Amino acid sequence: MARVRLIDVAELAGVSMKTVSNVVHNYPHVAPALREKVQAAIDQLGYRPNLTARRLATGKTGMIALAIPEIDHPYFSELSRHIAEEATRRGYRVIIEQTLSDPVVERAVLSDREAGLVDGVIFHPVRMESLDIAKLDPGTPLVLLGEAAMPVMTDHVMIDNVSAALDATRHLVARGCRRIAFLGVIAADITGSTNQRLLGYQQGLLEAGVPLDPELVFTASEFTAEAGLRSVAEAIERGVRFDGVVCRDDRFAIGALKALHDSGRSVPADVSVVGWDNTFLAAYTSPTLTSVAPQKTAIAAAAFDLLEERIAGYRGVGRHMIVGHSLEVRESAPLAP
Amino acid sequence: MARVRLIDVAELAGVSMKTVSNVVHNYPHVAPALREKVQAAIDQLGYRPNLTARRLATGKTGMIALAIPEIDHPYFSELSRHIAEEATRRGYRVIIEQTLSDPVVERAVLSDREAGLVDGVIFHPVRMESLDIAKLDPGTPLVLLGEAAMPVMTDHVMIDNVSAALDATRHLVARGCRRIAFLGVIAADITGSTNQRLLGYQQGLLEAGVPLDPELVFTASEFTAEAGLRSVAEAIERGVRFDGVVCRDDRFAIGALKALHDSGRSVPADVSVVGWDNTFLAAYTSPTLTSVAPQKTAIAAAAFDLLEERIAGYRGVGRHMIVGHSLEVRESAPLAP
DNA sequence: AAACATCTTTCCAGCGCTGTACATTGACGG
DNA sequence: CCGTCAATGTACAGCGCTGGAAAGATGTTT
Repeated sequence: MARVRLIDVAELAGVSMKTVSNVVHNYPHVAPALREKVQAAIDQLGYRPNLTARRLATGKTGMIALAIPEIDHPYFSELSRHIAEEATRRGYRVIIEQTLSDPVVERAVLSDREAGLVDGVIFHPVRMESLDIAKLDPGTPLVLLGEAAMPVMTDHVMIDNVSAALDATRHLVARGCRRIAFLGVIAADITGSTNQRLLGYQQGLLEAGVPLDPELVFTASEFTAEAGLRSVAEAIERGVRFDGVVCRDDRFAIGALKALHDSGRSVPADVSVVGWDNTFLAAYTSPTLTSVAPQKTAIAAAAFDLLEERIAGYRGVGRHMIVGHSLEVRESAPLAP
Repeated sequence: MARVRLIDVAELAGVSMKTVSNVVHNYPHVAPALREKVQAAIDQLGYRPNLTARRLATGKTGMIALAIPEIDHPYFSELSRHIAEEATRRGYRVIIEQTLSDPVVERAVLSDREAGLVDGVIFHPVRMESLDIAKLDPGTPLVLLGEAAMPVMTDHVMIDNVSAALDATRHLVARGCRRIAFLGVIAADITGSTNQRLLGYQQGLLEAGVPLDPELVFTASEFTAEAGLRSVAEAIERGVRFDGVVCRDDRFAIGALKALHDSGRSVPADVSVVGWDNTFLAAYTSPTLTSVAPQKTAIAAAAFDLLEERIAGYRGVGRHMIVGHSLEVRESAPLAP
């Protein structure tokens, strides 16, 4: 069980360590005969390079950290998958840090007491603000996701939330909806994302000549389907009339569907519903859910593009990449007839 | 931006590297005055220990790998969360490996060409069999999850699938169901888990004196809600009568709910449905889903218990831990009146 | 055949940190 | 006042690997 080292292989093959290293790395200028002999020694001993030592010597870890609020939130688990696959494609391993949206943990992600663990960090902040991030930025290559924070010097990937919310609203308007609600403002804590989506929603209404009605902005107590359900149920109870809902995310939309169903309203006949994130949930609700679909694959690819440039040494000002989105139309708000 | 090293701190503080190291590690026997001086130097320079170097020196990585089929499958994303939290609690970081149920990738997880990356591996195999695993076991501490494989020498954590399936079936029997179907056999590929669940289902029927009817074992083409939907829809079309379904997992159950809804059947009035895994989906279907609930927290804790013993040097025969489960009763199969 | 170019292989100094062995100091009992 | 012991601090040899310089081997050109 004693670990086999490079030098053991070298001795068995009767060559220098470096030659063995060259074989392991497929360095081109190794004579075929030698290469074979060395390979035989490697196989015979079952040699595996020690990654830690390699890292210390090269200064590269081949790992990146992905810091997200919750690994089991459908949007983030799907995003993680894309990031993981892109990482594999590019030869990185991923270590996952769950922040639980806790500002303390988020801060720890950046100001971590250790270094040399990863080559870079992809971070989807929720609570930290631009200033915080700018202050703590430890110099490790960093790419931010989402809309919560976008410090000037840091790279950043997001979709155009305003225009996506506008698309969603237009879609409902085109279906003939005139009393369109927005579900997802969290009392006393409007995040950047929500704000932008709300903006797009309002633009959509203006554009359609529909007056804004504050009563139609439904606030929820927290980011859960349950809270979305309660919010919509209460609105119904208050007697608020509406024929469409743009939801801040799919979870809220699921809550909304349930509340509407419970109150005997039919979706989409009485009320059309649009979700956000196009998580796989959307395909399995009844009715299935029309949802704003960020291009997750593109987000992953863009994040890595930026990150790898940083890793390669880019030190300039932050680049802000806008990734595409679409509206995935399903039963809860089908195309206008 | 040049990295600050231990020796830089040592020079500034006018002490040896080792003393600085002792301060960093809170080694007790350091005179308070010195400790303060060193700490000041650390703060002044913004020193962060280089983890890679530390690892090379100590031989411990403080990381474990979690190898699962799909990170965005609800069961696995929830499990990952528990593993991640348990890891944090115990001072480990987690690197996630997605096998995509690909036998080649699964094999790579074990026979990985590199070493020294992690202290241990928690692995939920799908395709690899016990023999495979036994052969490839590289000596890295390893704990297996699930029922697919359980080589004699390897530690293993699972729930009692037979008894859980029995519980689910009994629950349906108690509701008065007599034509109970089982959904989730994958054609030409009965996995260990499915097999055990099927067994428990059959035991439940026997116990209730209900004859087994092969027609009631619904096979699906793959592990997706869509496939579950098709399987149930076809059964309905064929004229198969049934008043209960035990599903191999929540995804199939979601498909089943949809198929039943589409065919105009009411759940649970006409057909009762039980899912498996108790993923958060179960709480948001309509009707909500009764589901077998493995104790995921306990699984994570048990896996780490075993793994840490292995890491600490245990070399004995494999321990096989059975973790508890329960039946989370919701609307799709409420308690018998 | 000398001079040079090109390909192979070896040598060895680190990468940054920790464990071990050893040196120093001061306190204290006899 | 010295020897002893415990508490502190230091020196330095690795951990296993890679990069770059330099040496050696082979082939080419004139």
